[in-house]
Amino acid sequence: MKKLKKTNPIRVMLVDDHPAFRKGMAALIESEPDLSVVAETGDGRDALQVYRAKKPDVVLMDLRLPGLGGVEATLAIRKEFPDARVIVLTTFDTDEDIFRAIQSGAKSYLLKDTPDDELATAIRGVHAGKQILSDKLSRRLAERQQRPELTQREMDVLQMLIKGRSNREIGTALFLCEDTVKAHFKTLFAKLKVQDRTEAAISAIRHGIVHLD
Amino acid sequence: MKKLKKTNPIRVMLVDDHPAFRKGMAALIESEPDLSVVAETGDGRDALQVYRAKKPDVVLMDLRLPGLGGVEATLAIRKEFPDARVIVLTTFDTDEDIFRAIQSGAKSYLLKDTPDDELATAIRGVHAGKQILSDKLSRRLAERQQRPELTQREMDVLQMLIKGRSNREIGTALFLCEDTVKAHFKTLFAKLKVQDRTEAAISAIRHGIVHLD
DNA sequence: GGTTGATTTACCCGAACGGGTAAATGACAG
DNA sequence: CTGTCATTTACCCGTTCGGGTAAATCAACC
Repeated sequence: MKKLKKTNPIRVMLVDDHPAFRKGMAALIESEPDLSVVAETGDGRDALQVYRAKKPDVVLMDLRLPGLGGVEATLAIRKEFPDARVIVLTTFDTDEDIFRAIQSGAKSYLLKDTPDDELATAIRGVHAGKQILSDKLSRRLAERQQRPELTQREMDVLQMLIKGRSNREIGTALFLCEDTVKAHFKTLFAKLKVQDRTEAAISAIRHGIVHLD
Repeated sequence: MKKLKKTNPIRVMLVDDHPAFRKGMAALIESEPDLSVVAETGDGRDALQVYRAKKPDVVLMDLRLPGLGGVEATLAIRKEFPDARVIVLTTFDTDEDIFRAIQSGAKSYLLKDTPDDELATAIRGVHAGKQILSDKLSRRLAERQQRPELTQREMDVLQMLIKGRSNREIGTALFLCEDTVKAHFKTLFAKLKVQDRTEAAISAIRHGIVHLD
């Protein structure tokens, strides 16, 4: 691959809401002879149109975007272009973020402080059709997979818990009796392997099951 | 200020562990005729030495750094150079981060997605000796100021709470009887304006009083 | 020397919580 | 049609928690 000079550079698209980051990343990519930036956008809503117009080989996608989140933007692109190769490149790394990104079809998930050479390697690998995940992330994905699925109702009570509501209040809010709420918490505690509601709240926040925003 | 072409550019130093970001930021700064990047480092431990060597007019400092955090690096620089003008430029913005940054002597606190022109304005303003804080941040700082001070013991029990410990367990861990722990929680609940331990935990996390890491 | 505030412990009481057990309903898959 | 699973409600019981009240110690500040 390194023998090819300018024969057929890999055409990269950047989606990140931070201009300075895009500029720096573009410079890094252009410094590789076989990589080239052909498109940029800072808005998730524009990502699909830009993709349509430029048909890049690889997309570098941030997760936190104005308009449309990176996951949604990735889904939109891959719905129309199932072969699209998207690398998620972000600062955050809750289990849930990683999981949703990979679910949405991203081929790789890198943190923004990834060394330049690793990034270039990832771009080349993804372009070649590989799925590039660090050992650490693979491990966490595996953990996340084996994390027991929570039912809708369990998610509901968890959300209310994060708002600091009592069992009674949760019942009122969800049109349930208190006993039902307690029943859901019982299964929830077992699934999360915790003893009480406070641990459950912390565990849920830590694992990105719920968001504080 | 804009009339001066290259007479006396403001000499800027970048401290950020992400090369791509440094590169992009450097390009942005150099695109302003009256601004110039004279130093860069990605490690908080090197920041002071680099500062000593280059004596920049303004430092752009990230908070999350390997080696030494941005706050500590800022403190170190300002201990030796009390007139150092530091702008904290970061992705995160918990109340506690902002507060500690300003306490450490930073003249401004900007998020990395701040528009380019605002950033340039901030650099010029800070160089001129001003303290540049957005309305939003000023408001949050004010809120943080009026937030009741927590005592050491209250911080201790809060830390244990985040670990999911019961009153009894906290007592054992801190060599206190359960009643004492309860007493601390009572004042803690009052100060945080919450009803129970779960709310307290969430509030503490949300306000950055404690960290999950 | 008095006052203020942090820290510690104690007791009581009612409310909330966690665990065990049981059972009915409805949906969906095999 | 039958088994599985989500969802709902119920009751009991012991523990934990939150609130009220009180008080002793100690350090710091005036």
